[in-house]
Amino acid sequence: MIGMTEATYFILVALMEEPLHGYGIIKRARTQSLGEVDLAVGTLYSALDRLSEAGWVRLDREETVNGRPRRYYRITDDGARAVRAQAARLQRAAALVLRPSGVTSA
Amino acid sequence: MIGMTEATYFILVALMEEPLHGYGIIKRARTQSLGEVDLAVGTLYSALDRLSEAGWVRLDREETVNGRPRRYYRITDDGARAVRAQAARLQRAAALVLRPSGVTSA
DNA sequence: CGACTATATATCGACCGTCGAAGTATGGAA
DNA sequence: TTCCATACTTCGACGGTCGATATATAGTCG
Repeated sequence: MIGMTEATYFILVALMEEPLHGYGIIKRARTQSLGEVDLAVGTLYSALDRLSEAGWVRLDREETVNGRPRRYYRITDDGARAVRAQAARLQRAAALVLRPSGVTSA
Repeated sequence: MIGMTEATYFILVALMEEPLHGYGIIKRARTQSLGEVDLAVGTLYSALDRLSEAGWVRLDREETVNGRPRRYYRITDDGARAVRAQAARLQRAAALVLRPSGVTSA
């Protein structure tokens, strides 16, 4: 299986418009998926670590609000490329069912 | 995260045209995904067990070839419904990147 | 005023699904 | 005769998701 997980995909998609902090990513993913994707915090932060290591996301800036850190993440060019490639794969996968073309029963 | 895994999706898609046996599913998934999806045998058979239990797939018939069983699986109505719903989800997910509509930067 | 919810991050163990390998078996090609 | 394709079973390792727990503040509702 090539392709990234659904969680990874929605995290990257959430970051495409602008840099967001962790909780903001969770909310944006929820909205963009029409409520279908509800990222667990554990999933988010471990995914963010993996994505940072992979160079698909990087720390944009760090603010301090109420004495607590708020880390904003930004998608990188590599990340943007990866998410576009994944979107194309998803489209092709969906098309197999929604626009069947190679019908065998000639 | 709602949605099924990619492996599950491609197994169900492979079965949409006609019943297939395990190895046939692997080959069909490979072809339909243009070589991108290469199901591991371990993945396939455990997924088939799960899908049978869920009622999305059922044993169609069992042949004996060269003294070895060859089990053909058939997708059920529930399975077909599930795969159509998943295809719609994949399409929507892909559209977020390929046809962005809710652009914030007015 | 007290309970609850939303905002916000960190961490950890449990669990689920995927992967790859080993085992078993046959037929055909090199 | 060695190797590859076909074909199913099982099992351990690994990767990623989930939910809980901890911590902290501000706002809402009764």
